[in-house]
Amino acid sequence: MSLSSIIHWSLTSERKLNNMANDKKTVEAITPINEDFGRWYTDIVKNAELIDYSAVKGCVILRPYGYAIWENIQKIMDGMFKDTGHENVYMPIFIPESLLQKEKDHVEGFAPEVAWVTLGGSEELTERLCVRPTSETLFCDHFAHIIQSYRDLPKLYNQWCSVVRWEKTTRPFLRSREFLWQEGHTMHETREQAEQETQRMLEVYRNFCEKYLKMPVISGRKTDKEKFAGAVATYTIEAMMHDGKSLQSGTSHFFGDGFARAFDIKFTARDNTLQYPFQTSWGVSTRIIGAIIMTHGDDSGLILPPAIAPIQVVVVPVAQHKPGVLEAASSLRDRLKAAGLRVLLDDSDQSPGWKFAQHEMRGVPLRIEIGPRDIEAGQCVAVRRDNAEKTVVALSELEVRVPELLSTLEDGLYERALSNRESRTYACKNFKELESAVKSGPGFYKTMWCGDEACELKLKEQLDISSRCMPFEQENLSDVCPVCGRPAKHMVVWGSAY
RNA sequence: CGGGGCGUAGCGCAGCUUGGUAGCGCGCUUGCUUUGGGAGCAAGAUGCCGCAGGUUCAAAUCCUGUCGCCCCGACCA
Repeated sequence: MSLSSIIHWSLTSERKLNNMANDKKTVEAITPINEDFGRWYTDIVKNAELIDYSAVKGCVILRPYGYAIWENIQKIMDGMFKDTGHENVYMPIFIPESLLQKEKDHVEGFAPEVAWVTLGGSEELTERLCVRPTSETLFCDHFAHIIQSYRDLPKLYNQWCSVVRWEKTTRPFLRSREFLWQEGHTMHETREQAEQETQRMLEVYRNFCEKYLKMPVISGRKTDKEKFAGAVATYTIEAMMHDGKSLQSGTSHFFGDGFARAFDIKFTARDNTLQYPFQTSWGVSTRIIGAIIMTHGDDSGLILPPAIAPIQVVVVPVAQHKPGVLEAASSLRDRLKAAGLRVLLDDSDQSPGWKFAQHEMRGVPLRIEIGPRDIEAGQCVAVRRDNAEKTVVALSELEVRVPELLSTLEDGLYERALSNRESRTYACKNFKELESAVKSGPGFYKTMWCGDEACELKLKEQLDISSRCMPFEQENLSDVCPVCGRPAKHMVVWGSAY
C-alpha cells in the first residue's frame, strides 16, 4: 500500500466515523476549517447551496443563493464603474482564429487553454472560432472601427459576461472552465492617461474589497514573469486566505500601444499627426466569491459581509405555532425591510435549532430570534454570525440597533481578516530568514529583490514560493537581494497562490 | 500528463473476499405531538448496483474494456 493510499484510507475512514458520530445531528456536517481547508471549502460551497456541479467538468451551476451574491457584487461594482465614467457594452462570445492571433504574446499565453468551435451544424467552418478566454482582441477590432480622432478618446468600456478557459485542474469559483466576470477595456490619447486609468481601476477594486467585502488586500505590480499575456505592466490586488495562501482577486493591465499597433488602431492627434492610442484592461471574476468564502468562513460555514449578503438579517420565530409569534416576527421583517435591509422571515416548519444552524451555514450576518417571552418583554434577541454574541434589542429601537450591529460586525470581519494576515506576514532581510519563515507556514514573505527573473525562479525551485506582487507601499528591508546578493531594487511579497 | 482511490435510492455508505429475493442512516411524503441550538412517534415512496462486453443455470459480487468523479504530484494568463 502506497503512502498516499494509506493517507486516503485513513482520511476516508475518519470521515466515516465523523459522519456516523454526526448522523443523529445532521448529514450536513462540514469538515473543520483547520483540519482540511480544501475539503472545508468544497463542503461550504455545496452545503451553503452556492453551487451544484454540472454535467461538464469545471463548469458549475450557480444556484440562486450563489448567484444572488454575484448580483450584489455586480450592482455595487457596476455603480463604481459608472461613477468613473465607464459604459457597458456586449461583445460576441466567439473570436475568429485570425483575430486572436494578431498579438503574438497574447495568443501564446492563451492558446493552451482555449476552446474551439469547428462545426456549424454538420458543416466544417472555414475558419475555426475560439470561445473567448478574454476579449482584448474583440475590443481592439471594434476600436479600430470607431476611433478616428483624439475627439473619440478616451473610450471607457466595460462588459459583464462569461469567458471560457479550458483548465485542467478546476475548483468551484477559484478556477473553473467557464466563469462570470467583468472586463473593462479602455483606450486613451496618451500613455500617461492610460497608466492613470490602470491605477485608478485597481484602486476601485481595492476600495471595493476593503469597504464592501471587508477583505484587506495588498495592491501592487506583478513581476514580468507573472504579468498578463501581452501587457506592458500588470497590477494586482492580493488577498490572504484563512490558510495563509494568496488569492489574486483583481487585476488591471497597462498595454501601452502594443495591441493598437497589432490591430492598426490609429487616430488623428491634436497636432494632425497619426498616433496609436494607449490601452488598458481590468477584470474581477466570480473568483472573488471564493475569496470571500476563504477569508471570512469558519467551522459553522460561510460568513458573508453584509454589503453583498443576499439575506442580511434572518428572523427566526420561536414556538411559531403559538398565537402572536408569527405576527410579531413578520412585523419585525416588515420594519427591517422598510429600513432598507434584505430580510428573510424563516417560517418554515423546521425546528428553531435547525434554522439557526442552516442560516449560519449560509453565512447570514445577523439572526433575530423572537418568541413568546420576547414578545411579552417587548424585545427580540439579535445574534451576530461572526462571534455568536447575543444582544437583547428593545423592539422600539429595532431600526437603530440592527444597522449598528451590522456595522460593528463589518468592522469585526475586517479586523479578523487583517490580523490573520498580519500574523502570517514575515519581513525577511536575508535568505536564512526567508527560509525559516517559509518553514513556519504559508503566508506573505516580504523581501527585497534585485529584479532578475533568475532569482524569482530560484525561489520557486528552492522554497516553492512565487512572487505575488511588488506592493506600492515599499519598505526598505535591506540593501541586497536575498538570493543573489546584488543591489535590491524592489520589495516583493512572496507566497503560494490559489 | 504520472501515481492512488471511488462509482449501489436525493445525500453518506454497507453488501463484493466465498455468485443465489437490493440493505442501513439521513433526507423526502402523510398524520399526530413538539418548538429558546440540528425534535419524537407511526405509516409510506424512491434503485438500468456508472456503461459495454464476457464467464455462469444464475452477476452489485468474478473477468475484460470503457466512461466519470475525487485525492496527491506536475502544469497553470
